[in-house]
Amino acid sequence: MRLTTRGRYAVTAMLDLALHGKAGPISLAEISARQTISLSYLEQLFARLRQSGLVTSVRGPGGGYRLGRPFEAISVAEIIDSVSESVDTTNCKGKGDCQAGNICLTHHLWDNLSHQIHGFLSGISLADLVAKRDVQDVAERQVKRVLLLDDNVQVSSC
Amino acid sequence: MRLTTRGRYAVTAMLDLALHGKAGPISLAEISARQTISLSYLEQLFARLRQSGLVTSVRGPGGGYRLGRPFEAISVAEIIDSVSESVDTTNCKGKGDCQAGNICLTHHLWDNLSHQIHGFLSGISLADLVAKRDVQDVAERQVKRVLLLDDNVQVSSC
DNA sequence: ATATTAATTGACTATTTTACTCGGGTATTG
DNA sequence: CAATACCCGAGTAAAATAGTCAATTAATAT
Repeated sequence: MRLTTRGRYAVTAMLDLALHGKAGPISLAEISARQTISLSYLEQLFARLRQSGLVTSVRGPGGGYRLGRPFEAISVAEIIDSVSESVDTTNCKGKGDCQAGNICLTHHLWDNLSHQIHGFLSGISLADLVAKRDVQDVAERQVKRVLLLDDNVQVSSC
Repeated sequence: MRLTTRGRYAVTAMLDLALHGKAGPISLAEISARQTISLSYLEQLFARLRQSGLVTSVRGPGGGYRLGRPFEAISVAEIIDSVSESVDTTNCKGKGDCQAGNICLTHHLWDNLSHQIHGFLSGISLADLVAKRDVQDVAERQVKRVLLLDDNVQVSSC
């Protein structure tokens, strides 16, 4: 999971779609104008989003993009994952043959951390973002799903 | 808040420090060898970490780096923030003069999301990462501090 | 039918960031 | 004083980002 401006653009564009696309499909030109994101750049992003099924396309005049699912069912994590490459966080390229046959902890560590963030963003949907209500007062439960580490804690060079 | 390999390197190095630095200061050469991170690159990262007070340095033979605080008091968020630039997520460069005097929502949106992630990673300390115990079974409360959005929801081009 | 709209595809490019290297310092210990 | 190890700045190859440009295809409206 990566967290860059690329993902931010995608989330912003998808939110625009969620807000304005109730009636019919909306074109990238509209989104481009509203969000001041380059049209060609949007095209690249939406190519990915379409492949992931997060949006569907309608060609021709009056066409554009539609959300592929109800906006409660689209998470921020999915959007970000869709437009950004997944990185290989291991040095041993997933082989786990780094230190005397033991798979390295370094990898597990970040992998777990990454999963935490991913799980967190999976819990936030487009619907949540659209929701008007100020839920600041709502009881906010602080997360702390503690990371699962191996018993044999030892940071090895993977 | 950015999430790249740069931050991963920093967290890994700090974890190494937390694990092996109980007795005395440990040198970057040691960390470099254990984690297979380039020495010069570590120097750059630790320059930042030192400026942030996350580590203290001891010069001369037998010297190296020490954690600046007890490891329960050092969060993953701090480490990542320390080594990565903070990005300006606004198009209007923080002026908020984008749409008829109204500050744009696009900015607020990502800003809030970013705060969520930040708050989440602030809750994870080096001590948590070091902890051996498999706490998988511990009741894991799923987070959902819903985002605080303005009443006037409208994605403007900021 | 034809013109227009708008998605679709691919190739190409400038800028920035990442992940380093290299070379010289400076402080501290034995 | 010599070895160690932090400190600092400049430079650099490769990758990712954030685009541009041009051409094609499909659907709709006239």
